[in-house]
Amino acid sequence: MAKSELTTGTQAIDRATALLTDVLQSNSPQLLGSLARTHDIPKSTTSRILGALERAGLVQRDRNGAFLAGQVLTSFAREQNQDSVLVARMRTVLETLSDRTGETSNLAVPGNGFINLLDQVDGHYLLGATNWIGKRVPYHASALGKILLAYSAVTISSGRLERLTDKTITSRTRLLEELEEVRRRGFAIIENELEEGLVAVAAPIRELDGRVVGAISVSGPSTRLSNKELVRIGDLIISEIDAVQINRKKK
Amino acid sequence: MAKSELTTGTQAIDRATALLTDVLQSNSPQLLGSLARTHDIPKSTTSRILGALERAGLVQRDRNGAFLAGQVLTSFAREQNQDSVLVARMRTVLETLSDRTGETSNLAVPGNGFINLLDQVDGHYLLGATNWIGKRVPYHASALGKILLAYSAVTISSGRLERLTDKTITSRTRLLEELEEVRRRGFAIIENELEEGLVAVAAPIRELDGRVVGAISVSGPSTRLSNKELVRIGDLIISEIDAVQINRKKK
DNA sequence: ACAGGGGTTCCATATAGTGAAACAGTTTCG
DNA sequence: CGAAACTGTTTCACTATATGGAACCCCTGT
Repeated sequence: MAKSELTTGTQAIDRATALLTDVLQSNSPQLLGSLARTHDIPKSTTSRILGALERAGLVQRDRNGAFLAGQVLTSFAREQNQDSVLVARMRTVLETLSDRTGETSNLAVPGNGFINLLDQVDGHYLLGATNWIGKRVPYHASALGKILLAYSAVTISSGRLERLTDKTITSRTRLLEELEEVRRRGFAIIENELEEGLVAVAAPIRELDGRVVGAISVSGPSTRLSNKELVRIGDLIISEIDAVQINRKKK
Repeated sequence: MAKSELTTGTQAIDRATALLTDVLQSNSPQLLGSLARTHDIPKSTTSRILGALERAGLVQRDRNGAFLAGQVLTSFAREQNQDSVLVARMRTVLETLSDRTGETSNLAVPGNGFINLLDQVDGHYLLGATNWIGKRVPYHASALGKILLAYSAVTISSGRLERLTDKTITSRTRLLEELEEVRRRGFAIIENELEEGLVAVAAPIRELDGRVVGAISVSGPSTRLSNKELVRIGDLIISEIDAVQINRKKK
């Protein structure tokens, strides 16, 4: 039309996607007329496009006729973030890690004030981490939590940093330094910060776009896991997570 | 073309939405060729359409060039399910309920083995529920939990039903009957099943498509809340939730 | 070097999308 | 009330726009 610069060959689809994106990104339902106006598309055309999107279940109308995300997208959203998807995807990683190290491995995601432990695979040692699932583990004193903090999956809580052992990091500036170190290394380590004698190492789980959505850790007694050992395991966790990412390398 | 029956006037968009839906609903990334084949669209056209969707950020490619949900949709998914959205949307309901009843009201969503309490507004009585947020409340012994079970927001755990008081429902068949009753009434009640002297009533929060995603409860001491009173409050919760749903009634 | 697999670009063609205008409901307000 | 001012939908003549076969450009494996 008037403003065409380079022929895209997809005017209709471009308009449809623009409308759809708008509907998804605004938090309040959008009226057809308003959409038509902001996108500079005639009402008739807008009506036809939105009708098609509605038929496809990508948008739906509320009682006022205003548009919001449709069935297909809300159930997609549900699936996506359901923790079970992450658990399923990472199960083999936990199993491999526990198998290779003999220690307990855990999967966690951001939770409300505390990390949310979703899954655990125990190692073969008799002395090891007990069942953590459901436990209220604070961010600043766990390897998993440090990962989630370091990569901004959560923001540091405003309250006081609770002291759990005499090694626990309770100074905010000290914690920020530690997080910087975590980002530099790519994994996080705790030694006696959560509980005397307990050490752990954790690495991030990333989405395709780089966003960190969770973390995986291996933990055990300090008598078995030296710092050197933890570093080695840190790299192992990273490579194991990478191995199951959606996109495989060449060969 | 050949098979046209009724002229829709949106061939391009229909094709685009079909491809998009397919990409979203399959769990493994889809290759262009495969999509072209299953949808019976020439490769060239498929390429153009997917290119447009990619430009819009609705799909993206992994290292192999296979298509999966794009930026726009994953961040939409993220926003959608973030508990904070639900908390924000329901805050006024909790406030109204606590104001009208004088009792404590709570918001919960499904959690791992236990209900996940997200928000709480206290009533004006001195004797009342303490802070529940973070507490590990089981499904079968709470009003909130019964709602989540009754409307299949979670499935009944496989383990034993823990006895918390002598009123707690510990028989599976008895629980199923109770859930049937909950669905019939539209709200759930507990009386002394979680803790002696504690009673509560809860109702479901639904998405536009009817799916139950959470529940809201009002709870207090049995000495103040008769069964009759609980029923009245049950209806109140339902109407208050309804009042803030995205789609307002006419006037 | 080549066969076979991905995907993209070209371009003549006519189909499919377009939008002004007319139509059909609501709500508002004088 | 009835007219005015909103909504959104339907129609239809027109041509701009999407179409798809063929050519083309990677790769990777043999």
